[in-house]
Amino acid sequence: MPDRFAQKLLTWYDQHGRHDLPWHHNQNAYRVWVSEIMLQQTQVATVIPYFEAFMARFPDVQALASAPVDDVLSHWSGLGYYARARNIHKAARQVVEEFGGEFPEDQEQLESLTGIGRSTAAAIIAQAFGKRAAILDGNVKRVLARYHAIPGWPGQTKVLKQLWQHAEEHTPDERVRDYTQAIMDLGAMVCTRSRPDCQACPVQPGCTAYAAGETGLYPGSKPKKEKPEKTTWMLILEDREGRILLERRPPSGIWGGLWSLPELDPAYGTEELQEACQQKLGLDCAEPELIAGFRHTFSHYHLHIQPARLTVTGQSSVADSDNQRWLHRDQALTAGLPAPIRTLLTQPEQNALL
DNA sequence: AAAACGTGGTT
DNA sequence: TAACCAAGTTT
Repeated sequence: MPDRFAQKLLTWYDQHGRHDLPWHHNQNAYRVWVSEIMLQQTQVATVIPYFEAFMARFPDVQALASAPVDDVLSHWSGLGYYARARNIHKAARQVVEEFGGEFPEDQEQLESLTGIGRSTAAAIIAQAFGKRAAILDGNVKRVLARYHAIPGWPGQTKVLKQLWQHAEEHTPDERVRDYTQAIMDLGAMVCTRSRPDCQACPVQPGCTAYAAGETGLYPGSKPKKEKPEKTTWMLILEDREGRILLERRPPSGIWGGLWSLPELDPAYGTEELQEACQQKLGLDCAEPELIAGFRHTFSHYHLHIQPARLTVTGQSSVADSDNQRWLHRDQALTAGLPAPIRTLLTQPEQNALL
């Protein structure tokens, strides 16, 4: 029995879907891949300018593979989830070395590439190769959770398994490319998180949640947890030439691999800052000047950032290396900084804690 | 299995 | 103001 779900969706898509997003033009596996990675947990409007700039700088997988990772990171600066940038660079090299520069069309081989999971692999297969594969992103989860009234939070394995099951069932053999885009568009434009426009929905007649008047119950919400509060010193170390010291952050953890300001343990008191700079960095500094601290909220904790400005008085004993660089402000801003650090350096007053 | 991983928009 | 969360994957 043919699945009417897909047919109705496709008819709706022809009239109302989004047909000209940047990655729909000159569509190939590389462009689909880059867009899919950028779009992970990131809204379309946010991605568009990043996608355009990224494509201009890295037009194909060879260009990306042969670029320095710092170039990739700087193009990712402000997008968040920087593991994606490290992974996309690594995966580009995998494609060149293990697959001769051509993306494999096989789901399992695609998933062997760093940063490509089940849904992203399926998106590439469907969008770039036009072959049947089921995706399950946030939009599809919402549509299917409502259509089939699946209780529970999709983060639970049991719920996720059911959703994948339905995603597979609904995916048609024909027009997979359009279907994949259609179901995401439906979730983004009609079956929205709040106030879904059920009157405009092509699959409303079969929707279990709508029939019960309970679209608001699906998908189940994530259990909430307390966000821990953390604190750190952020040092704006300025030498006699007006340059600022940047440090590369560790490859894992928050802002992994990005350039940022040197941090110091919050256990140090204000009066111990000078000494700590001498001990940990070998830098002689004048009295620290505290500037407006602020709280930055991540998805899983709050971070109190307390910036301190210190002028380096002696000869700088820190030479440029792979992990430390002295840069003038303008250069520093092009280095690929985390968004809050960029704000701190450009408009420190904006963060002021009241 | 659950936590980690960012930022900006929406409510 | 702050919770909630978006074209998820990795550990």
